[in-house]
Amino acid sequence: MPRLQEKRAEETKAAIVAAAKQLFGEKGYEAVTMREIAKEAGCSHTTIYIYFKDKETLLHHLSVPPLEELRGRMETAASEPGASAVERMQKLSRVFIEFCLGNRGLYGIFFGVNSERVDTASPSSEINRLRLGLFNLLRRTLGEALGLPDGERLLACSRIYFYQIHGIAATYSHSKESADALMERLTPTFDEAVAVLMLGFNALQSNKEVGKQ
Amino acid sequence: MPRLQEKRAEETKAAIVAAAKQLFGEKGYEAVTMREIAKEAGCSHTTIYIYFKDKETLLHHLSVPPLEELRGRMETAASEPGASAVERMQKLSRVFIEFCLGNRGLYGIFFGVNSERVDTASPSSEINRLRLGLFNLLRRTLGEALGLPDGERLLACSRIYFYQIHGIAATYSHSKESADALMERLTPTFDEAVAVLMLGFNALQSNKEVGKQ
Amino acid sequence: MPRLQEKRAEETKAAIVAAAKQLFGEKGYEAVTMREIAKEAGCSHTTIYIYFKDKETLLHHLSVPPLEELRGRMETAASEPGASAVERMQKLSRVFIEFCLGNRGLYGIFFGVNSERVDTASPSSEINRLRLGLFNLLRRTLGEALGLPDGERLLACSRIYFYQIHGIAATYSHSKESADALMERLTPTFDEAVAVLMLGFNALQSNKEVGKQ
Amino acid sequence: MPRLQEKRAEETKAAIVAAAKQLFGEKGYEAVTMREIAKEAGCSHTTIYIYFKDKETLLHHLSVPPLEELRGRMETAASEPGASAVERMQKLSRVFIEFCLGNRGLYGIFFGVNSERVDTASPSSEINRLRLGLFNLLRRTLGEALGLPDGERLLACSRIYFYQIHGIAATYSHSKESADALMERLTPTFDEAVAVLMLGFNALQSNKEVGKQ
DNA sequence: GATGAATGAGATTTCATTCAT
DNA sequence: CATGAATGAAATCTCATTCAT
Repeated sequence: MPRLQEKRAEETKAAIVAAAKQLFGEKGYEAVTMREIAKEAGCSHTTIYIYFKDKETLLHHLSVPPLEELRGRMETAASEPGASAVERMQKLSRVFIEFCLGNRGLYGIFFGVNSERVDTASPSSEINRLRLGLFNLLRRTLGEALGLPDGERLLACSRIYFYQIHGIAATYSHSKESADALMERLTPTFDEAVAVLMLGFNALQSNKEVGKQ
Repeated sequence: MPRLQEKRAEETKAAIVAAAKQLFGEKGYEAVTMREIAKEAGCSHTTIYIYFKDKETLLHHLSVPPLEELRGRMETAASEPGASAVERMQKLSRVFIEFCLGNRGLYGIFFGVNSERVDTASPSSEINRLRLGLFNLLRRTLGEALGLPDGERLLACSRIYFYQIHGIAATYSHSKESADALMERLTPTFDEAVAVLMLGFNALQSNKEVGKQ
Repeated sequence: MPRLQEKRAEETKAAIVAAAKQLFGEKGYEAVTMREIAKEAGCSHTTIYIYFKDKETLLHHLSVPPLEELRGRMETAASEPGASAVERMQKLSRVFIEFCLGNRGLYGIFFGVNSERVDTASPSSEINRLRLGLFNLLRRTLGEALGLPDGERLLACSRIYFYQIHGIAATYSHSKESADALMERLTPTFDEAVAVLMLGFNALQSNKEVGKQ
Repeated sequence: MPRLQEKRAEETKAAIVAAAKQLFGEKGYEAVTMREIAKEAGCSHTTIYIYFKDKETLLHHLSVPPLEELRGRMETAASEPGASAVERMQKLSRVFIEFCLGNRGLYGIFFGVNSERVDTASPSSEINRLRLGLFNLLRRTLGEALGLPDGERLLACSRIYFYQIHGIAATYSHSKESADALMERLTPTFDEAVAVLMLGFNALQSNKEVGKQ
């Protein structure tokens, strides 16, 4: 019955991942040492190397599941039935923001705000693939919401939209308030931000069409 | 003649600050070593400790002048005569963004995107005062541009506006492209972002007024 | 049926020895890890410790059979019928050199070129006995070839002869070329080296005899 | 007066080099740690990194002066006036052997008996240049001694000659006896080895010439 | 005022080896 | 018999910082 050992191993690995996630999130990738992670995970620092080739690999293994979960939740939000375009975008944004605030420091790593070393070492790894996937989902959804076809126009709008939610996340990513507290306090503002953008996009559209005539 | 020495000292200090500013900006706070700064400044690394207690203190002394310069430039942009509301906001934003992209690594430190260590050490120091000043300037200018009085309404709009420009800065703050290249390539998008927001703010306003009637 | 287990055990042990031999030979003692050996042997690294107290013990158990095989081959070469004295010595040398080049890293260990740690641990163990045996075989053969009785004279000649072949082995023991390639390329030189020595020994002999007269 | 500091620095550097030379010689490159060297040199291990980029650089800086000294001594021996060909070669060999025995472990590193890592990392560094220079000196001297022109013939003889002295060095390179003791005890044998080779080379030459006729 | 010398603390990573199953 | 899990010791190297001049 090797099951018992297997279970122990998975527990240890999970403990390491959990510890690393928490610490990276709290203090940032570079500021956390392998020994700290090990102590938090309740094992020797060498044990980490059984499960992860090195610190960076640990970070990557750590990043993928949350990002995939985020994508799942964003897809759900994007395809919510019986919701207006604005509502869908608001839901999508809330999901994204909540995720970022719930993962704080990690967020900075995921979205390249931090740590050039990480980006340098894995220019086109799975994380980048996931990032791109999120952006595309966002663009697609926005295109539907605005009735815009793929193209430069939509790309520009998507960027602007992304700046907005990225800015929100960045703004609070180092706040001491909990994700929940922040969401409770600021969700109206976030929703309004989305509403403003959508109104602005539409208005711009109308202006241009008027200009054409 | 202590004047001569004083002058030399002042020069050395300035050289250190300049070197540190450049290097922190280029590579980020953690990635720069005291020896690098000293080499760039043309002095011994021990000399730095004559003027600054430690690396962190150096960083803080370093942050204030650029932020004050930024405020100056933003004030100029905000009070540009013969410019429409949107144009003024666009100019303001360009100034802010260009500053952030021109100072990269530093930007992250100024605006708390990075390195909680720094924040921890100076919870509400002069930097925070400056940050707040910038935000107020922005709010005032936006209030004038939108014809809105101080209050919750304007605060919310200001936040949304800040998210946007902060998001822009954050998005490109780790790009390999130079500030100039980025500005050249993306200024239209940035301007459009501002335009969209202004249109959105106004549209929202109209909606609400309509609702009131 | 403990036989079956015994056999399996024997096989595992043999696999370990074979793997260690190959890897030590290829990369040198220090550069090989227990895990590498285990992987090559197709077992867990802990299994090695069932059969061998530690890495060093493994090395020692490993050294004996090849050395005995070498002695066998050298004895065969030494007693080859219908060969001239020089030819016998050349064959003997080729056998020795080929063995050394075919075992590279191991050779250094066998003949104390490397790693005093090993020597320290077993100052006059079985390996030394074997080494001495080889040298005696060599001396005996050389004595016959030169028509010299045991004694200082023969001892000196044997040493000189040993230096030569040891020098050959040492020279190429870290070359990147394969044993086969080296043998093919350099056998003429090696043979000539032996021929030169034999000529020299004989000439020296003649000189001395002339001197005596 | 920075002279005092400068002197201290050179003393420290010299102490490091001396300690490293001794320890590398005694235990081999890989087996010696930077901390050991530092302790022996009477400084902190970080101090070493002030003077040498890394362990390998330390080794190289360490290797060059002895090798150059060796070349000098060999050149002197090679051009000794009023000495027969054999005597010159014997002197040359004694110089080489004495150097090797006096530098033991280091010898293995210089002549590639040890540590593939070292060779790999600096395939054509200054050390290799020096090695080649020694071999050429040896070949030239041997050519003069044998009256042989440059060419395959001389190259083969040089190789054989090199094997011999390399073999001598290798044989005793891990002996516990001091260089002096070994030289005293074995110089006659070493000289005889050279004499035998020279006799052999000449005899071979005669044989071939006879064969040609 | 300024500097070169020197250091201690600490980071990542590797490896031989033991323990529980 | 055999193994996966886990560890302690140790190695190289970096860096901010202090001390003596």
